[in-house]
Amino acid sequence: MKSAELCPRFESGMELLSKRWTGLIIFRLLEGSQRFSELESSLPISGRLLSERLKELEAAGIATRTVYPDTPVRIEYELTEKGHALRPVITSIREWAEKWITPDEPAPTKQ
Amino acid sequence: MKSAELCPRFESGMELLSKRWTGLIIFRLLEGSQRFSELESSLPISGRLLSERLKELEAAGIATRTVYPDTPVRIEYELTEKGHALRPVITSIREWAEKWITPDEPAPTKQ
DNA sequence: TATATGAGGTTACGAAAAGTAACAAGTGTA
DNA sequence: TACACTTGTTACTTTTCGTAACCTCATATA
Repeated sequence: MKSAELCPRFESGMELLSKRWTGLIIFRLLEGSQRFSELESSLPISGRLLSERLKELEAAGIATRTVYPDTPVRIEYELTEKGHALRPVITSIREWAEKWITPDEPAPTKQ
Repeated sequence: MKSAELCPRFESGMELLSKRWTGLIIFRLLEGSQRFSELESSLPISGRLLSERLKELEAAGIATRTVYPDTPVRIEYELTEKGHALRPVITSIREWAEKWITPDEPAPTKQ
């Protein structure tokens, strides 16, 4: 397994987006800020992984975490400018999927 | 973990693209048909996974596998129309990465 | 005949990541 | 005190990944 160079930035970006769930979380956050529980209930992802992914997105500068000391505490996740810049990516995936994925297509990668 | 509906086609497409290496393989194939060994040596992926991913791409109708009975045998992988339709996706990821990933950024998801 | 070489994989197995469920911290309410 | 609500975390099982060794088929060489 060699590490030949394509564009290292592209590779880095692709690695980010190609982690499971990351794309769907960003899709949700593009609709506006979301609470932890909103994301958890609107995506087929467990709390453990959601927590992990949100930390990664924060670390990558794509999302922010804001604590509102209501009762009970309310925490909102929101995209940064870098995160919002991913809208064209998500849009192009959605357009491709709408054209090329048939509605009854079986899950693509299970065998 | 509930499976709430966003667009099931988007979800399906995202699942495909968010498998590790799939994006980079498609990136390579967008440059033209490639042999197994070319892909293997130009990407940091092992033969085992490359074989697995190529089968998945074939099953999803994104790539084709053609055998040329030279000696030794030569096998070329090539994108289908559905595969070529992913060019805007790859392009938008590359554009985002070029603008927002700093060259010295550490690998995004390792902790 | 025996063996070597090259392409394109497959198998076996340990390591890492994902999935599941139960539990914990902080705060306020009955 | 007991309970509830949100946002996580811990412990444990299952699936996927990474590495290296091996296999198949066809020709080439000793």
